[in-house]
Amino acid sequence: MKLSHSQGQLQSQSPLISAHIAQTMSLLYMTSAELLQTIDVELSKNPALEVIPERRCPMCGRRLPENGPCPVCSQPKTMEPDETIIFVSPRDDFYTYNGSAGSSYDTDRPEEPFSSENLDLPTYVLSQVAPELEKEERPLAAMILTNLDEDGFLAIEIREICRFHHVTPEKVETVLKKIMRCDPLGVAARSVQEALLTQVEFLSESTQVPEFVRRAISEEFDLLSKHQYSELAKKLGTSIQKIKLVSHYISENLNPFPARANWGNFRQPNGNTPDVFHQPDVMIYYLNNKPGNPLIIEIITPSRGTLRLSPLFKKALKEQTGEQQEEWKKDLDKANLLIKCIQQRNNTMRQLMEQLAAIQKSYIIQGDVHLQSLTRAEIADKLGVHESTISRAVANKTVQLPNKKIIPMSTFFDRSLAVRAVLRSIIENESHALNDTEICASLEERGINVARRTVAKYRSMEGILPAHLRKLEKFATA
DNA sequence: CTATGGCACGGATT
DNA sequence: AATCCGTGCCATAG
Repeated sequence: MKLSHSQGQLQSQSPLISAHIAQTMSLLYMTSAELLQTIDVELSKNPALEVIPERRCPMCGRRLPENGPCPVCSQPKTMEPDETIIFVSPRDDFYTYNGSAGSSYDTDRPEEPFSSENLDLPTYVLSQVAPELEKEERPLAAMILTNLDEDGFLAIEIREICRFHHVTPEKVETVLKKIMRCDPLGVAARSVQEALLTQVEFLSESTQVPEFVRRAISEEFDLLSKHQYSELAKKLGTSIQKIKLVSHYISENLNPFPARANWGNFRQPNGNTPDVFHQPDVMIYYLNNKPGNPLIIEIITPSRGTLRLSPLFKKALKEQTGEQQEEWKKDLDKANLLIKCIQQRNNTMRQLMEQLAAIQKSYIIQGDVHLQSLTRAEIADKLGVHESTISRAVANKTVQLPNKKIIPMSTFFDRSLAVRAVLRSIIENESHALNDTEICASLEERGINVARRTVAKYRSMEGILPAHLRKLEKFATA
């Protein structure tokens, strides 16, 4: 969609350069998943573009970049542990996880993000529910789990399961409920809405969920997904500010697409829920997944192989004449432009990640508390690009950290994350329920100066109850 | 009276 | 120019 917009400009008003800029900007703004779509569309209607099949590294099975050797295996053996390998990695397999039973990732790619448990999704889930299932429920569970789509949603109707196994819908629902409470929380839900609700349900058992979250999802999901906060506030009879908190909470703690995120992390005992998002645009992990090894940063550029101008098309172009040639020439230019723009996008993303990795390395390795304060403008300055370039490059993108959490890239610029992390630890270790003023003082001892009012805000962001309520909750039985 | 949440303002950031 | 964020002031609940 976005692309056709800039194409319009290309044809009419174009000095090529302005089209180039327009398209570069819009590409930069896209997430990897969106870019993949765009490329597919373009491939299907532009004969000048072609894909040459992927090449894989014989050592590690990783897809190779356009030219040159494998960015990981070709590194000298004597790398210092604090070095970082950073490269643009063309791949699309990552986005087409097939959840049906028996399928698995290529076995020659040991570092697949999802295979950390060496299980595929259905097996992984089944291993969790199995103990809770009655004998006659098992075939139902099996059928459900083998019919998940790539996002982890149930891809068949309940009645089909009923018909197949000759059972009542209630039976199926029961099993489904059990499954949805398994680790990618909300897996096998029938909609985003149902998945989110399941997660809220689960979280509210162990942690405090801000009010209106549940109602916003169950009653006004339309408005919520369209980010129509003012409207939403009106309908629920509350303020916009509250709704903002709600939306913040949802994006921080819930995951609309169960199967896309990291499994294995969601259930943590003390309500310390990791942020969960969908497919990452950048992956960061240790070489061979061994902590302490150099970091590897893969910037995912989606493609089903390497994109290039078709030599056959070029040849054919020369033999054409007149109008037809004009027509084809346009296609060729367009294709050429797209390729250039993608390269530029990759280049920008690489530079950006280089900076981020350098500055936020301790955050990446050691977690929230070590996040350095940083603004997009600073990065822009270092790279000598306009700040809006960085904004676009960061917007809507996600990064997978070595601990398998997937976070929005904007987290690298979050001014309050580190403080909130300290606040959390203060409250975890408190010996009596500290009120906001005391928390404020405690933070000050650690060299953090924030207003009492701000403490209250952070607290509610973290879904932590106020002191007088915590007193009851935490210390009641003691 | 104290602790907390709502609202609104201003400065920083995008 | 629009948005986000921290903060101060005030109302209110306990």
